Amino acid sequence: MENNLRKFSEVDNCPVRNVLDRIGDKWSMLVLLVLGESETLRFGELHKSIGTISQKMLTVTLKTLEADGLVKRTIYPQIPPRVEYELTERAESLLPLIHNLVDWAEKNMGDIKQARMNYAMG
Amino acid sequence: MENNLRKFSEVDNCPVRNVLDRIGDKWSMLVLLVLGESETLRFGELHKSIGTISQKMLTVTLKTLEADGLVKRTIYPQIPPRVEYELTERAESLLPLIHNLVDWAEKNMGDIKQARMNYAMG
DNA sequence: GTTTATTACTTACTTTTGGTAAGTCAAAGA
DNA sequence: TCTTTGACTTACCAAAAGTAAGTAATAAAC
Repeated sequence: MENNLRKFSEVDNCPVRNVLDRIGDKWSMLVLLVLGESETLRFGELHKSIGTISQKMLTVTLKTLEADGLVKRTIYPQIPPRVEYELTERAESLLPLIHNLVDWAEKNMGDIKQARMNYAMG
Repeated sequence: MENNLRKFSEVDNCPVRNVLDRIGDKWSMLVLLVLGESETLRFGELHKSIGTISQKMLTVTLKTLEADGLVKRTIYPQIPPRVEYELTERAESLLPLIHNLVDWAEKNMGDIKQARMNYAMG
């Protein structure tokens, strides 16, 4: 089987780095957030819902999340195919922490933008 | 002034994407975590402490964090130079959330590794 | 008095990661 | 027979990150 997943092997022994590589990549948290808002979503629905992700990256992000046991993939043998994605319990336990980050962000984004503007002015 | 910072302009209007781009990049959370463990750290100390980050990426990560008002940079006019970094209050308010992620990771890393092995076996 | 060490970076170059657009597969409907 | 549909691959290109060497300014060592 070819390996379409992200590489993490270098950091096997560092728990912090391990986690941050997993959920701190470009798309994983966003996919988890969106999946957390519905019972199940099909590939195309996820794609539309996120909007800015490419099909390719959605594929590899979902595969990685599935491999980590954070997403469950159910395939219905139809043509055209129907594949549904949903969060696992493990992911449900992670979701509140991500929501906390989002809340923090919403609270602080204004100030951060201001800080960034000031910084840019020199 | 040349722009050595990360680009975020495309996602100005999406708070979620906005945050995740900011702290969900490859190094920011790790730098915040390490800085959170000391009052202040010099560039070289940070570099040694993180170990796997390149000087270049440490530079741009620190600059971005500084621009966002998450890190304070103090330069002492000596030769060789002495530059100290420390968290701002805003970053201190974010730190617990990152620690929560780390705790979750430490709790779940074993299961995740197992899941990943099973997945790889097919 | 020329070399070396020190620290916080830059710069040029290479590798890795992510994005874009087109293609594939298999059946059903026009 | 040709098109449509959905979930992907694939080939190709752009952007981000890693590597290694260089820079600057001074003091200490030889």
